[in-house]
Amino acid sequence: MSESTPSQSAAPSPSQTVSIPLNDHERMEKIVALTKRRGFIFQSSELYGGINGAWDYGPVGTLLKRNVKDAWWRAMVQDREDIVGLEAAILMHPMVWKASGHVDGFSDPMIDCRTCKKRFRADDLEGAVCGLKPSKHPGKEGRDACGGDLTEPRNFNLMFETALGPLSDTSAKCFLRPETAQGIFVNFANVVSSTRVKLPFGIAQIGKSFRNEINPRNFTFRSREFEQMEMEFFCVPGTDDEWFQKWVETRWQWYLQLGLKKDRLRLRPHDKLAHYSKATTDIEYLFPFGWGELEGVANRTDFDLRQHQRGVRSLAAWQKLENGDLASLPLADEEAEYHKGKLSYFDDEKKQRYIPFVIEPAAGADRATLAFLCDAYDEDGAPDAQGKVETRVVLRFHPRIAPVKAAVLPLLRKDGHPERAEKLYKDLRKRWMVEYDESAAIGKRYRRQDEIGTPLCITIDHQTLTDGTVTVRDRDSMTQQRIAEDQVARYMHETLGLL
RNA sequence: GCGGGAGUAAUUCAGUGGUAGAAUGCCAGCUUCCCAAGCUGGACGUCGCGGGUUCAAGUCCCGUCUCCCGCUCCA
Repeated sequence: MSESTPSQSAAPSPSQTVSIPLNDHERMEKIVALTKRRGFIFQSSELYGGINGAWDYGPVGTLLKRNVKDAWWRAMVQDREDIVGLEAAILMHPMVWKASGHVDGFSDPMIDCRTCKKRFRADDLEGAVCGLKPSKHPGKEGRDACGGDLTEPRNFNLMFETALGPLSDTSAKCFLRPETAQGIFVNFANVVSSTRVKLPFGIAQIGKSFRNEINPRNFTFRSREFEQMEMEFFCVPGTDDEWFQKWVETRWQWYLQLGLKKDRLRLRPHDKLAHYSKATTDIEYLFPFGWGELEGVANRTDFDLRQHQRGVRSLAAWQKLENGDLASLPLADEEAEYHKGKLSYFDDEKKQRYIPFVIEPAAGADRATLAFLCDAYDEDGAPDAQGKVETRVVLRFHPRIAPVKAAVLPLLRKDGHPERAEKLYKDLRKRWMVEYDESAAIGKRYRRQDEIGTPLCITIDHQTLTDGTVTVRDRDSMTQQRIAEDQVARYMHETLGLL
């Protein structure tokens, strides 16, 4: 890199910038407004008044989310030799969800009380306690009834149903996947037989999932359509505890390395475990609206692979199912020799066949993207041309996830600056997402780039035309330095760590 | 699903039942040798949507949708 003397411009020094504290609610509203104003996130179908629990990513948000997913893929697949990728279909055989437990687990009818505002399971109304009168049972009639006004039982089925094929028919009912994980489990045998993977190894997948959330809330945090980054790590039974700890640590580090503030991250081990899980630890981020789960790391044991062996044995019964009611279908018992079944693994070293255990780090792509946005949002004071301190909005993204890596700006819109700048821009954009902007004053263009978190601004001025140097302005400190134009790519590579 | 608040330009917000407004942003041009400068011009609204009351509704009433907050829910 060519060293250069810092420019003697009017650029403020870092010590002049002071962060301005915001209360959480105000902060979240500003983030939501910024993401719309600058093209990160729009509400789905906004033109038609919006649709609950779905969001669209605009031009800048698409770049951000893509960078988040790329960073995950790079860390989980490209940089490792023990994990391979997969892209399973969203539509799967209905029996997948019977075997996984989703059909049964998601069909609990619920009853709300309009009087005491509590919610009860319909099948446990007798044992339930009224929210206002703890000695009484919810309801208007019967023994010890509290007199409350109850709603009819409602099914809270979290899976979206759809029909396979254009003709409506109960046997063609299928679901939009509520998690990508099952696509991995049902392809376990395919991956083992088509690649040279050996235990322990993982299968990673990024893709959309759908859940009929009862109450979408908190911007994109809880949506009905969302994207997951999931990996199922298959290991030898008995080594699962160790791998579980390793994955909690590995995934924790991933968020830190991409710049999330450590004091806004925490691990939360679960006390109450799901039926499939031996241990679960969530990685949570302190959003302006409170702590929220970014990722859950679970020890799923051998539950899923064993369940799918039972599922496959239940196919004949499914075909005879007349009402299409999967919940009423009993899943076939396990074979006595289940460990030698279809989804078992033959260990060449041990000369043994067994069902692997599975550690699952399951992250939300939209949640991670939102966390990076919230974490990056900052306001500081920057002096304007007259020296008066104005509020500056800046997204301090890690360069790896910043939507735009650099902006190329001609200082003036004449004297050959634009032509020279455009040449550099066209060169850089072959390698990175780079923007060109010649409109308005230079200060305004810097602030525009600050608002979408562009780490560097490269400015072409008169000196460029005489000695071939440009100024590089740093987003966070707003300081500038001069480097040779032909060293810009190298500079970006070295200072941003971009490849 | 319950309760509360809100919905007017891209954003933040004014708007007394009587012609739809401001600031910022955006676009074009001029100017400008580095931090939202200045000047000139411009585009942008079925006032979330649908009913009702009224001579007349952004404003009052009802319904609905969406967002935010608190509950609830989150195998």
